[in-house]
Amino acid sequence: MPDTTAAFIQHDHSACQSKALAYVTEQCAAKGLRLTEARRRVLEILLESHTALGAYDVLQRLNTEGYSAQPPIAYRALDFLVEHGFAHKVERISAFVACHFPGQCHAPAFLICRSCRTVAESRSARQVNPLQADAQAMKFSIEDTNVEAEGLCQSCQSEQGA
Amino acid sequence: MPDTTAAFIQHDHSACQSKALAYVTEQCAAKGLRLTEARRRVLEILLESHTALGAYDVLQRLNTEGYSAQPPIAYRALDFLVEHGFAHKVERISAFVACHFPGQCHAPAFLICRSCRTVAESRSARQVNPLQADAQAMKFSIEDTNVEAEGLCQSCQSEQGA
DNA sequence: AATCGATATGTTATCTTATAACAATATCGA
DNA sequence: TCGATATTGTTATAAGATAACATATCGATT
Repeated sequence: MPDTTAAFIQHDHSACQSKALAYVTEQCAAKGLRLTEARRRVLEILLESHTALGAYDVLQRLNTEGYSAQPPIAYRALDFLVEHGFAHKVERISAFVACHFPGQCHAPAFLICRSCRTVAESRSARQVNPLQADAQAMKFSIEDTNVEAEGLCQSCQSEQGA
Repeated sequence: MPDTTAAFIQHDHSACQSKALAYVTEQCAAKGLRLTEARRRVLEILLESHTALGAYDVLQRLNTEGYSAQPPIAYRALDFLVEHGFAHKVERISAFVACHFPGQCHAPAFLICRSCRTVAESRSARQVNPLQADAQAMKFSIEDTNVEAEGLCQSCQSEQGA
């Protein structure tokens, strides 16, 4: 599965984390964006796994770490990360994942397991926007795209699915 | 724009409506599905335009027609329509539109105007699922797909957009 | 170093979207 | 007509998201 993140297979996840965190840190420095405490913590929380987290999941994590926070704290940090392509919102499940192809993401595409909520980002699917042709024909200007497929990952199929 | 619904151009909308309603009626009869009063009314409301409606918009319409209803009434009818492919949920805006290619829809694709909320369903984009290859490679079984692009339609661009 | 504008955070309250739970009713085949 | 199944009615509440405004921080400029 060369064109997809390792979400559904065993891999060295600490490499995923450190690579993404380093990239974001570097990008923020380069572009004059402020990777504040709250934003960095939220990114780190998202990077802990390939599971999509709801805004309130993130919030709860912040709170259990002694960072007493209300919903806007989480949403603002998530909005920042999404706005700059460091994270994505998975619309179908109203949840967020860290971006695993930072810097290359224009139209992310996801495989979402409805059982374990693991989300794999597809590199190949992201290359082509299937709506582009129609959009041009009707002079519709696309600003943002989401391509999402929900189903069962191999491991959850084995367990008969949920 | 041959491969897209007429959502963003002038057209005989009453033909859209009657065609879709006739098709759904026929399909329900053929498959033994019950197109009850509530379900038919909700479909008719969605068919009135190519604008996506939230569940609570639909609910309000039902109520102004003297059909006193609570949220589950609207959600159940919408769920029925979506489940059988007679309507779609537009995830990005948590709203619903009637299907304009009934019977051919496996992976609908939408162009969503963020200003007027008009939604055009693309036929061509629907043919190919860009995630299929990756899904097969990692033995992920896709059950449902959504492809959505948000932006500005031509007419809202002219008005400088919102 | 003090000031100022811009950006980010803290906090309260509220809004929107969606569903759980259970009782009551309608439908359809045996 | 009975009984199983599907649908509706109703109340309550869960889950997701944002408006509004006060406070604090950052970073450039004097």
